[in-house]
Amino acid sequence: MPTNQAVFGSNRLLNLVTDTCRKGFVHHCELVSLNLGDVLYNPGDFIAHIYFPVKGIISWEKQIIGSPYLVITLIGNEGMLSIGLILDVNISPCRAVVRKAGFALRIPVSAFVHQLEHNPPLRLVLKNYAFVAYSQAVQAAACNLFHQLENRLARLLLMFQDRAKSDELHITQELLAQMLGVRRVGVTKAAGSLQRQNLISYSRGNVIIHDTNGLKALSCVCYQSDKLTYANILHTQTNYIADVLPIQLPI
Amino acid sequence: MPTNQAVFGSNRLLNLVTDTCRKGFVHHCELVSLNLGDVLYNPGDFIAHIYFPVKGIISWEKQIIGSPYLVITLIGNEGMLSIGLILDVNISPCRAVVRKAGFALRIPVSAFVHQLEHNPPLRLVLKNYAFVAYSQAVQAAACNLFHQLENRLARLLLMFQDRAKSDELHITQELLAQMLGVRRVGVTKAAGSLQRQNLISYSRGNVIIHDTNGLKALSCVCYQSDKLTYANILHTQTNYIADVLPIQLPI
DNA sequence: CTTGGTCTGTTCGCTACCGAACAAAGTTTA
DNA sequence: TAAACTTTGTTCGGTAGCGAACAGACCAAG
Repeated sequence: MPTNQAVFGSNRLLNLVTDTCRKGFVHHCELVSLNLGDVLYNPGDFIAHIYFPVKGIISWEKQIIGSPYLVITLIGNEGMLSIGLILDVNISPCRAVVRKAGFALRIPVSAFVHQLEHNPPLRLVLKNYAFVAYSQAVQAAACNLFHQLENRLARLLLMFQDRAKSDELHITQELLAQMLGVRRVGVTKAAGSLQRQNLISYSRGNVIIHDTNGLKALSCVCYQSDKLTYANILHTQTNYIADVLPIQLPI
Repeated sequence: MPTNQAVFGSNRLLNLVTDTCRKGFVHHCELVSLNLGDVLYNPGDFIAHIYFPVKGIISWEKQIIGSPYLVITLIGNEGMLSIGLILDVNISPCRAVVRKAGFALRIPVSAFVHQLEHNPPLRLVLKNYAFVAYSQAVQAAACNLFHQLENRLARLLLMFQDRAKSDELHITQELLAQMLGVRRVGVTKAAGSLQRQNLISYSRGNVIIHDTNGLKALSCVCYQSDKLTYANILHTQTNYIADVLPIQLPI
């Protein structure tokens, strides 16, 4: 397990504020490991801790009665969870499950709320991130209605790739099906199609992405759209902060 | 056109704060009419005004490239739009179209931001409302994937009924189809089914709801779910405010 | 090596919705 | 009254994904 110091600056949201701001915040955080399958929140849970992943992937899943869970988004070190507290609500609307092991900076709600109040640059970043999360939920609503499984699968794989920072994903078709809200058979067909197009290959829970650009071309526009939203909103923000507090920009 | 005074207290969100808080806020508002078909925002627009409907219905619609617009939610006097500014983002992610004429209290962004900063009880309510909007977008994402047209139509009609405060809705099947993101033929079939079950009747753009409870039974759980979310989050909130600032609760 | 478990492939009939096209009924305008 | 338009009804073939069931391939443990 790395130290707080070692992961300092490994979460892209926290990176958007000055070293000083970030230092004050991270001081209240504890570094915890994210183990595959860990459930960080269940729907309706009162939230005790806020997580800023530095490595690993968490899926953010909605369940409606009578239907299986469905992934709304994946969260890696570009994000945090959950946004509720930013809006003064300490109930989780979704389930959060670790889908790739890693680490996260974890802060208790009380300290988080205090930081929100006394750390304006961080508050700004997090509010903006909450907006991004909202936009992506709206995007998902339309995507789920209009786009076909093969394209949605391509999108999901790309989202995994981005957050895993690797072309090799450890994930079965069964799990992909659950996340996409479809049957495993559907994923077998779609994944078979992707493989025949030489975009990916897979066997027994190991997916290898061979042609990222090909996947992008096949994925629905929602993939690029979500990335653009993130970049636009949080980059604009970075510039804004730069005006107020002269900081060196992160990578 | 009624006066500011006459509609004072006609928006349920503004009603959640004390008379004093509300008065200070409404003082900066202008009462504007919402005419059928008016487009208040287009996606990507910079936001100049924030709206608090007191009468009428606005649809909040997402478009993704290559697909038609799709309604994410309807907004009446229980809500406001858009939530972006609450998160310090003044870009609209969606289109907002007046679907039933009425009135709204409109406030310029500058005044709104100032109020947010200096009116903590209102800020709290609006942040909570933003959370509700987020939860409902997440709900819509799952609903659009899992639920069938007939159930989604029933839900949409109930949402109209609630906000119109009337059993008679002026809306064609063509428009319903656009809002649901399906073909008009699909709505004809679904609406025909509802009519055969004596839940509604309609002719040439006039829908009459005969059996609200029947519609509720047929609508997907998302209808009740959304209402519960709204009630829980904003009611909890009301109590919370009551602890801080002793106020008389609204209806 | 065998057994049992996990993962992937395939098939069957079925349903919801699609796109396109046209018909019929009601409403407004001339 | 006739013509133009809007709204609703119906039909056609096609497709994406459903539920259920089973077969084969691969892996790990005994």
